[in-house]
Amino acid sequence: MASQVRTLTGYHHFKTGAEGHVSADVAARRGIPDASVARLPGYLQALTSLAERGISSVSSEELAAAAGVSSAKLRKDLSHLGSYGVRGVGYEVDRLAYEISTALGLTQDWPVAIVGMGNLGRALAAYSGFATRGFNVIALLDRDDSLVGTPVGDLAVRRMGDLDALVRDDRLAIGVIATPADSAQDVADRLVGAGVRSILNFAPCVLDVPSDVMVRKVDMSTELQILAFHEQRRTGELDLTAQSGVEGVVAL
Amino acid sequence: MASQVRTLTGYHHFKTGAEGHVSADVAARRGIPDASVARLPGYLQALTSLAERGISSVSSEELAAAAGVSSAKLRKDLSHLGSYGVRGVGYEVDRLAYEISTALGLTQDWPVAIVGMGNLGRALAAYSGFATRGFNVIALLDRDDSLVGTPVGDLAVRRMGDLDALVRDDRLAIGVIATPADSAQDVADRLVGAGVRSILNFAPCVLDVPSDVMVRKVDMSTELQILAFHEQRRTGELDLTAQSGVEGVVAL
DNA sequence: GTGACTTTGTGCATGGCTTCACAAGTGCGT
DNA sequence: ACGCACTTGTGAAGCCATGCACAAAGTCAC
Repeated sequence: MASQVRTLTGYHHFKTGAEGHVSADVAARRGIPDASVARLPGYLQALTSLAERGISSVSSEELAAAAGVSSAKLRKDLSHLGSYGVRGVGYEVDRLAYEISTALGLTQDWPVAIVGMGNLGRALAAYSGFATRGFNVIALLDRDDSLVGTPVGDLAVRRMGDLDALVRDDRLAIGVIATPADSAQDVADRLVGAGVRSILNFAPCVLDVPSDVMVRKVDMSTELQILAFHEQRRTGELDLTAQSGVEGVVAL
Repeated sequence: MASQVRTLTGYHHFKTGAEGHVSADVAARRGIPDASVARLPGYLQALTSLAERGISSVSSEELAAAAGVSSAKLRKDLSHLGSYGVRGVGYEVDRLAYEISTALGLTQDWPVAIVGMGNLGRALAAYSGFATRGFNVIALLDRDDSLVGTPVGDLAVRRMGDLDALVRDDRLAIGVIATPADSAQDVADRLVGAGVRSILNFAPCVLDVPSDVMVRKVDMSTELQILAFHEQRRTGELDLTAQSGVEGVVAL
């Protein structure tokens, strides 16, 4: 397993770094393309689903089908993590799931805080899929002090001022913004000020943050609009072909 | 502009179709890259925000900043819609918003049904951002017949069997799946069977649908995992440099 | 042990998206 | 009327990602 690059030159601390206990993946992990990283969670989901069904081994073809990608893409993505498959056989489900989890940093539980206890915030707080693996909602916050103390699930709403303590004492690293758009920037500023550098933004607006802070946006309106585009293009084309059918005859 | 393939062979109803009165945009619209389409909603949001602040004209630089993209990208994206800017001046906010709305097919209101009235489904049903523009939630459905009739917002929960009628009578075109993962595929099958060809999937699973059905997936776990990757890479790098420094000394 | 078969990992070609850089076009001051 | 300052729209170049095709590497049957 760990018998790969056991060079005893003593000068390998550059690229490979400390491979003794950090394993060589860290070096490899540096260069995973964003597009691949974005697909890894999907593979992990598929693998978990397979494991639940008692399947212990998959080929790239099968796993790719389960994750909704091409097998070539899957193999190339996995090759960035290392060489965890067996030629002629496939991948061991548990092993691969573990490796992807490690690559994604899910071996530890990340503390998450949700800000904004409106409809969406409460739904997110109650969402079990959140706590699946790797994440732990440790705090629910709201700007409105009249909500403070209200129990939501098994947590009580806390005030925004608690952010600093959460980052300091509980190693809070990820903030979820579930507020209306007009207070999202303010919340983001407070998160960043407290030291949070990863933000998941559900508010339909662009956040202005320092370059070392990562923001990912989830917006149902955007998604619906993209669907609308294709839906409209489809019906537009139907009209078009109907018309051009006639025109085609005329043209002849 | 539209003088490209004016072959008079009479067989041009394939690609160019009828360009006479459907306006050249339709022809142009066919070729908007997916990446551009995915950004158009963001531009529209930024424009709406600007309009609310009473701003009537923007440069590509300003709008790009508001939407969080580069100005070159913005201009190239907009160029796919047509030429709606004025050189030396910029874009008229209202006009550009209208053109993007048209391109996205938001001049009409798309009927939407939400399936699954758990925490998430109820939150989505209540989410005002849904109804902003272009979309109209016309039905809430749940597989569980004991929920049928329950009022959620200003709609009552209906049964899955109503799907056919919704597609037939109300031109339902877009379905939102807010069920747990294990019933999502079943719901998708029923949506497709009823004639829905655009699906927004909030369940953490891959849906198997015919190729002419478009599915977009929204998954908070996935997004969190991507954030975790970068968060871990960040701290991992810090550890690594610290360690390799020490090991360097030891190795020597 | 050998050969047939299966599947991974990857170099290479291809296509699409992004960035650059600039000509073309517009308004404004003089 | 003319030049200057500014901004759009777009060819061209570069870059990243995807798909292809196959050598490498393993299993299995005998």
